[in-house]
Amino acid sequence: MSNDPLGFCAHDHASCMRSAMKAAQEACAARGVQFTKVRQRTLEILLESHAALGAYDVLARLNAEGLGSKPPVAYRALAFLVEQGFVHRIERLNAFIACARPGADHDPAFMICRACGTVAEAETASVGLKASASQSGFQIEQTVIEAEGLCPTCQTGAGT
Amino acid sequence: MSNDPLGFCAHDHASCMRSAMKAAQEACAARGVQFTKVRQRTLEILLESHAALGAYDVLARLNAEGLGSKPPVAYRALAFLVEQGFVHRIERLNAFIACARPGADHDPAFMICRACGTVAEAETASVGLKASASQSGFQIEQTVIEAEGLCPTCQTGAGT
DNA sequence: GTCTATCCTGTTATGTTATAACATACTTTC
DNA sequence: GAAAGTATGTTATAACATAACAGGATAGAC
Repeated sequence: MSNDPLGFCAHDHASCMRSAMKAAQEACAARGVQFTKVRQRTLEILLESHAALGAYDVLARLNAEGLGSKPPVAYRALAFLVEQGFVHRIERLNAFIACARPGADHDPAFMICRACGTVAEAETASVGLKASASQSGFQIEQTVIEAEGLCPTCQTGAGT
Repeated sequence: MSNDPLGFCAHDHASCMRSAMKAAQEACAARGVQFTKVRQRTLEILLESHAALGAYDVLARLNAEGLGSKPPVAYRALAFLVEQGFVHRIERLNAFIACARPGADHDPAFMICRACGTVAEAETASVGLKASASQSGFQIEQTVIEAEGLCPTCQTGAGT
């Protein structure tokens, strides 16, 4: 069960959020980095859905709460959260999503529903990439694995 | 040999370009689509290196040759070439690269050297993605597989 | 060969995503 | 409470991308 991609599955989202915030809180304390108001709120905003949000969407939310109105505020908070592994950037969408498994160091893979925008995170079932790479002597530092398509719900005709 | 990623390997680049142009030419004829001057030149520009070029880089080159100076000209040509499978978009870089194996319908994977910018194309050694996806009922339409790191040359300290 | 439909290109204008650079404020340490 | 380091606020602009419409080339019908 622990390896199911979240996002396409019903789950207790409130507890999902709470535990993610707690994990982030503790990780920051352990690492001696500041989990400031803007950073907390940015993470909460992303945790509220399993969809990816653009930096400017996040910024609009922050701004509505008086937490910053200029792009660098959002980009800095997002960069921090990505650095700490609490958030992933979805290259395909130029957008950000809360990590479904914070704490675990991992190479995530994403499934992006083009109809409803839901993004599910899975483990990189580590790709033949590694093999191809080492074969040619390439030293991988970071991977981007994103699949776009239709989630189970949207396949049934619910997708517009 | 035919499965080695190009880009990190020495090869006869002139013949590499010529055969790619010929393949594109023929594919367009076969499909009844027009391989116009702008499209040809755009593909040639991308074929000149195994690095990815931004749309505005391509545009600058086109403009220098009097082939169009406004963004839509470049974006349209690039969109056409991507549609026809002659060019791939590298999401990580917001940039474009000529396909190393035009003609073959494929899910490419890329290795991006962060030092020298060279991008090598490999086959998607078709990923555990497919497995994860079908397990959760997700229907994949398109994949983005990009690894960033250091190419063999740049690992040896040659990379600036 | 010329008409017509289609496709391609040119251009204006604007939208979206992202960062450099500098000023100010907070927090931690001593 | 002063110094050092870290975070935020703000201005300005860079980089990437597309909508919408006008004009020109091309290809197929006749």
